[in-house]
Amino acid sequence: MKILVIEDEKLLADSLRTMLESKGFEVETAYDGETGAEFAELGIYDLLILDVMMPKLNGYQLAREVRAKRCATPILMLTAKSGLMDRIEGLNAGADYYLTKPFDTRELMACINALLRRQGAQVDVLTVGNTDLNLNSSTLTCGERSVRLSAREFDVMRLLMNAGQQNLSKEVILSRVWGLESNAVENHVEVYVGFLRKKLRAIGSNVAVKAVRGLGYHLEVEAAC
Amino acid sequence: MKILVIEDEKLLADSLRTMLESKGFEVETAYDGETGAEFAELGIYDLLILDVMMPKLNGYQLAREVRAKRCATPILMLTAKSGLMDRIEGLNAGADYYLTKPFDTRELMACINALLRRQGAQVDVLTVGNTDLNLNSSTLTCGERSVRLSAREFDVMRLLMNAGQQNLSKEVILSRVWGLESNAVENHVEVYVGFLRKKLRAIGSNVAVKAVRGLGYHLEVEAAC
DNA sequence: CGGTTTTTTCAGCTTTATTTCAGTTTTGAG
DNA sequence: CTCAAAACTGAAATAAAGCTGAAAAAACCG
Repeated sequence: MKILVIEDEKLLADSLRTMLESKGFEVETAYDGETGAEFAELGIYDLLILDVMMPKLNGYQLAREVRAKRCATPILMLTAKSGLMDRIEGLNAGADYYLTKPFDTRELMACINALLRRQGAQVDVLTVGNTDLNLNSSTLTCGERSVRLSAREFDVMRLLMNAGQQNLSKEVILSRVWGLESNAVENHVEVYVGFLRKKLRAIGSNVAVKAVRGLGYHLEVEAAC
Repeated sequence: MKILVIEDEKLLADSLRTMLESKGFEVETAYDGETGAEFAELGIYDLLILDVMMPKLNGYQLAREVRAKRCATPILMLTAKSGLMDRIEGLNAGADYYLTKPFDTRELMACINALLRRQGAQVDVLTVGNTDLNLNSSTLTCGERSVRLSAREFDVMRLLMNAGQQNLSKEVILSRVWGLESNAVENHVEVYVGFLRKKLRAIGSNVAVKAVRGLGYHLEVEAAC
């Protein structure tokens, strides 16, 4: 689970980082709004934690910008402002939760869990069409027939199943499966999509990985004949 | 959008109902926890609004039970208890948001919108006349008929739809779609306007791309005959 | 170590999008 | 009304995106 913390008070940002890392999250930090927005818009994080008062771009603006870019990452706004109108402003700007500083660590963790839970964190079977992906055994099942997925195949498939109708660009898939640092190229995604299609076919699934030229991939359930 | 309100104070429940209905939601109410759980587990609601203090089954228990039944409907907890531990308990029980009574109507609406926004694979669309442009799938839709746009077609169409009645010169379109650096020429715009017109016609849209000699293009909705 | 599976690489192929171009039509100033 | 500029169009050429099979490289595992 990747979390991006956008907070200009370095002290708080770093203590947040430490705390979250101790809970097993992967954390990145940005110390001003503009940088934060840039990272956030990559769409590779599972959660954004966002201060409202920041230099360059404040939290409200940042949330709006991120949402305008069609990035749906959950946003937890974290701020000293506690007025009613601030909360409303925050939520309307696209935040998913509003927490007032100073906050209690346990409450923060509860919020984070609530937000991630909604992301579909601890489900163990994903279903699309007539096909199940078992998250524990990395197995794709359709009726009686099953097939195991390799680690990469599994990552790509899970991403696609979670995305619903939304298109995932090869870039996004690359960054989320292979990581930003990796030198993987877009053909990797194409090859793995090929692998998945073959396996889906093999078990007689009615789910197809659809390519949309220039936009990316999404799953489609084929109509019965 | 269907909302289930579970609240034992009839007065509050009914005023909530009225308020939500006035905003266009379909609302059902349950006046105790057990009944509420029964309804909630149907999984047919887009949102549960839940009081904590209730006879038979309190809000925390209810939330846990609903979640245990693998029902993922978003839960907004609404309650007079405002202590830190109450909030944590609520979130950990499976709530998605915690709002303290008395609450402001605008804040409640902001929360509801935030929760539904996340829930709804509600796609973003631009609408002009009888025609929608789906920003996720780059699809132009008019009634039943749909057609996919290529990347460039989409860029041009979005630009036009955002511009309203304002004319966009070919130069402006070129620079915003093809970029300043590119060596695209004005005929490109003409060709793409041609593509768009053909597709608009194909789906029976009442939107036309109007050329204004020397000034550029804008959209116009044709009057019904 | 040797065999097996997974991942990466690559080149050629297919499909679709974009660009180019030449010729036609429309428009409005003079 | 005339004519040149502006706008439109269909077809062909080119470029880009996506697919695939085979093979090399790497990781895994007894």
